[in-house]
Amino acid sequence: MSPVTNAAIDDDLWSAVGDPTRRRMLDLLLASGSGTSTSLSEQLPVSRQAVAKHLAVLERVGLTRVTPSGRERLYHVDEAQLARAVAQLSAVGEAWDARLARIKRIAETIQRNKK
Amino acid sequence: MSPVTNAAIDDDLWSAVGDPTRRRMLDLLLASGSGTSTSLSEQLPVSRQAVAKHLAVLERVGLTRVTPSGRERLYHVDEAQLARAVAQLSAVGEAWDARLARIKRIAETIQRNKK
DNA sequence: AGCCATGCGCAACCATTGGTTGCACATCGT
DNA sequence: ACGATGTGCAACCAATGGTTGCGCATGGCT
Repeated sequence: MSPVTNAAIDDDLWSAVGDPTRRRMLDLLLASGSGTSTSLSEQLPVSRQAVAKHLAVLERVGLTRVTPSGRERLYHVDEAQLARAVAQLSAVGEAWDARLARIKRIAETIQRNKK
Repeated sequence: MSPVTNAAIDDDLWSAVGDPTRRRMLDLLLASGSGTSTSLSEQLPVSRQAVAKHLAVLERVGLTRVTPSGRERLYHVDEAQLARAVAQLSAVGEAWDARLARIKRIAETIQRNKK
């Protein structure tokens, strides 16, 4: 079954979602449907510029898309891509779970054998 | 249900597991049971010192523990803590899934109403 | 016993990244 | 027309993931 993690393939998605600030931004965007760098920064402990950089990262990996509207730039989550990211997380989690289960099973076998 | 992610509480665990090299190190440790900075670096594209730093990070958050044996320092995964980390990942994934499902449901409702 | 090889830690250094502040520019509302 | 608001750009800073080089301790082999 190939290496446990999907290796280099989606490190970009992982590292995008790996940052706590970006995770919270995604939460906020999911909760309110959309937001701008300014509106998000008001709900976060970081500056508008920091938020803007994060939005650039999220956009680069396709997790968000932007709709310029007047002088505002309205961001919203790309649901399909987020679903993909969730799948990645699940995959890694399940792989580790499987490893842990296997280890446990082996440990029990040893236990049994040395009876 | 509190904010979607578990907020600041376990950012440490997340960021430990967020690094691709560290994820692969965990994979390797799970696969072979244990390893040293040297043995791991041989199976990774980074130097022994880089691996050593990562091991320090993993040890700090409790994901690995170390057993000095002669001149070697043998690391192995702390299964309980890794299970905790997996739970974190699942939690975030499930929360996002729920959000996405809710969005979809709302979208369908709107669709239905404007019949 | 003595010696060389092996495994590790420490320090200096570099690039990237997440954060800041300050400023310039565009757009919207009165 | 003008001020307030929303963005973008640039300079700068600290932390982090990476490197190389060196010194030290321990273990195995003659």
